[in-house]
Amino acid sequence: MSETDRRIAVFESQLKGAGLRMTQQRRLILRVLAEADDHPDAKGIFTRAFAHDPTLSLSTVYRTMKVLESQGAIERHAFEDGISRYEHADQEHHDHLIDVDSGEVIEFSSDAIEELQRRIAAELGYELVRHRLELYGRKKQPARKPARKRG
Amino acid sequence: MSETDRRIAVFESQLKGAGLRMTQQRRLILRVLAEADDHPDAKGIFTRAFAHDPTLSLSTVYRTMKVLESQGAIERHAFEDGISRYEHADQEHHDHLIDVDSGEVIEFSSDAIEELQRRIAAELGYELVRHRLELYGRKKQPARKPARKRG
DNA sequence: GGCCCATAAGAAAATCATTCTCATTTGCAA
DNA sequence: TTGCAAATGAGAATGATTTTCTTATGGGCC
Ligand SMILES: [Mn+2]
Ligand SMILES: [Mn+2]
Ligand SMILES: [Zn+2]
Ligand SMILES: [Zn+2]
Repeated sequence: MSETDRRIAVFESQLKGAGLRMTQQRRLILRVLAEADDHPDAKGIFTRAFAHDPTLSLSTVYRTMKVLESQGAIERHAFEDGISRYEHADQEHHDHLIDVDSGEVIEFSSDAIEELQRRIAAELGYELVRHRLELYGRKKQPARKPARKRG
Repeated sequence: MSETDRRIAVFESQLKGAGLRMTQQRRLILRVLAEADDHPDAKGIFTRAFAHDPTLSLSTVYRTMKVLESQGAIERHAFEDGISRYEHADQEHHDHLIDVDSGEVIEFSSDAIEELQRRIAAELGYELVRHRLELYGRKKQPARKPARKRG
């Protein structure tokens, strides 16, 4: 069973467990999400799904994302442009670094920073419920010997 | 000279330095921003300013915020609801903790977490350009002796 | 396999923050 | 003062997302 199939099975059981129907559209969207290894927005998911079923509507994508989010099956992120982007929640918690030049999204996780956030909240008298951490960076050039001037 | 007046003077010199005009509307909006000790959105700024000049338009608030942001005079944040909120940049860098029950915004700063973010980016081969860090938390009840059951 | 009907889908209108357009006003340098 | 580029006010436009309304359908039950 492929990773994609396993994710779809998880999605389906989450829906079933909540007493929700497994429609053709949901099945298709689940497949798109399970196959995604990036952070597509609603339009991106719609485009990928529409290729398989040209009767699908964008409303259904939005509705399905809302259902899946409330089931905890996916995570929604809004980076700097404010547009909602989605990824399946079938993975350990991580945060994101966005390449400011290319827009590429790189995932990372750090126990140290997770712990530090909890501690900061605690010092302020709060229990940390969730957080948003996004790093925006520029690729470093690998250090190298300065080239000799030519000519 | 009050802190408010000093902030206004800074704002004005920033505008003048960029060759921009000091209009009545901008003067008013600068005052509202200088006096603010919270994180108002455009409508909030408009409401406060409108009380002093009922000819002001919301478009002008948005335009002015864009100008001020490009001058580095204010900072713009978009917390979970995606609405842009503003604060004057006349203060040291800090991040925010949002009380999930009351919506209250608490400012904090931590050299440790700033450094850790730089290090994480560096380990990924990136130079940190900026970041977004928001903690969402719930007020802790102060630990207390369990009350004896009454009656 | 059909039946029923609450749930879900499609299409299009509505919403809401923000930006843009354009006619009119105004800051400010000369 | 004058001239004019820059700025404003009012309202239209935009774009992501949600809602409305009518029609379609998943899936438990016979
Ligand atoms: Mn991710
Ligand atoms: Mn702040
Ligand atoms: Zn994290
Ligand atoms: Zn910070």
